[in-house]
Amino acid sequence: MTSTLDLREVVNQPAPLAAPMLLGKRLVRQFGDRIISGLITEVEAYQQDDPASHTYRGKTNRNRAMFGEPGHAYIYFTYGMHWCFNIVTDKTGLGSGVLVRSIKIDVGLDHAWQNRYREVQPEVMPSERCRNLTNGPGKVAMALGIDKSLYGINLLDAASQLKLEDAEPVDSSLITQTPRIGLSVARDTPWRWHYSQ
DNA sequence: AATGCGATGGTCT
DNA sequence: GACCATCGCATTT
Repeated sequence: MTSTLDLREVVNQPAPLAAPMLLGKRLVRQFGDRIISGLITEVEAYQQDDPASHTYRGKTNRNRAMFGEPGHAYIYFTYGMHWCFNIVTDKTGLGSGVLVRSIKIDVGLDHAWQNRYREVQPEVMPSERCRNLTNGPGKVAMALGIDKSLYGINLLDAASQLKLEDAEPVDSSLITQTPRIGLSVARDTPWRWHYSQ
């Protein structure tokens, strides 16, 4: 299943359709002349009629970006210390989005390492630290320096400091679909997709 | 490798 | 005042 849709068409889909199509896409973070990028390897879908979604009880100041234009960023703060990054999807006003849970860094590993571990990347990288670099939503945000300052940013604008880009087609045989992580409701809805490249 | 738990603060009831 | 779309570390297998 090689997606022939471009990114603009992908994010116009309802979250459960858009989510698996976002696997393998490139997330690019620009800091002046420095770049960190990674390929999306794990996502979850949320939409308004879904009890697990932040938009389930309607629009608030916190979730307003999720009711905004598709292709923009919904970023929230949780557990008193972590930022999580979502790609707003579906038609404007519907409260739908895709949580990016993990990425594989392909550019700027040294910079991502510094952001994540507050230390210079060692010559010999401990394998556990490599595995734990960006394999969770809070870790992705930390490695890419994503916080409130990027709330609502247009991810489809080439000039943005955080943006999405097309990348190589994915091998659909490596995608697995499961229930979402860490929920107290809608625990059986299988709206998590993992790409084990 | 798996499990348990504390940290920590914004958001909503 | 309760609840988190989490993480890292300690403890146990």
